[in-house]
Amino acid sequence: MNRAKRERIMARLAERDPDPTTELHYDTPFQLLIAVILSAQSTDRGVNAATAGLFPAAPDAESMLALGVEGVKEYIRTLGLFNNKARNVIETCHMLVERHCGEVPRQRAALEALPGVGRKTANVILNTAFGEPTIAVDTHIFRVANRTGFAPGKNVRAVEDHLVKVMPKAYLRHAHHWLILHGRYVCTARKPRCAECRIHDLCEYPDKTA
DNA sequence: ATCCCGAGGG
DNA sequence: CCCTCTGGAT
Repeated sequence: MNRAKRERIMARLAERDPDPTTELHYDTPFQLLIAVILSAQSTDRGVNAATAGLFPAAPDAESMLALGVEGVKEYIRTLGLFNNKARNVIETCHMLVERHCGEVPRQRAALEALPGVGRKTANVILNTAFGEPTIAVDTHIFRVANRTGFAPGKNVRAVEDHLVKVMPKAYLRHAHHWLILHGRYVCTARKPRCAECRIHDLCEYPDKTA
């Protein structure tokens, strides 16, 4: 795919939602960090349902530690992988308090050192909490990048590098959310809504519904 | 490559 | 039933 076509694709995705953001509910960088840790292999709706109970009970790292692993589990049992997530949430809070004064660090290395935080989660925090031009490649963006031909790659890291390399700079800051929202609501995994897609004419995926 | 693992959709 | 959902650690 050439640069001009990528420009047109991003212009159309931006047109639909000029100022996109996450659909996860949060008030502070700390809450965003916890919500993103919980979001692994789960829907944002499910995460919001869980944090609606969790955050009032534990709005910051210190109060989360007071809940403990079993306490956190009570709120997130409706999410998949909840045993791992509860353990990681508490371990992450320990590290935030001991090494970062209870705050969320702004450095990638410090973020990725937190249990349950890998490159994807770190990229979301850097972009959404701190405004950096990172692109977190999740299941949606991996699919959209490959399916459309915008930035194909064999694994998530290859797709991320490809996206950062070819993304028009004007769109880099919000590219993550434009792509993810398109993947979530239009370019869905099972039955993509090609008939309703605003970049249908620019996409390299053969429309099975046509 | 494999395990972790609940809820919703088709 | 099977697949998917803003993955990470081993």
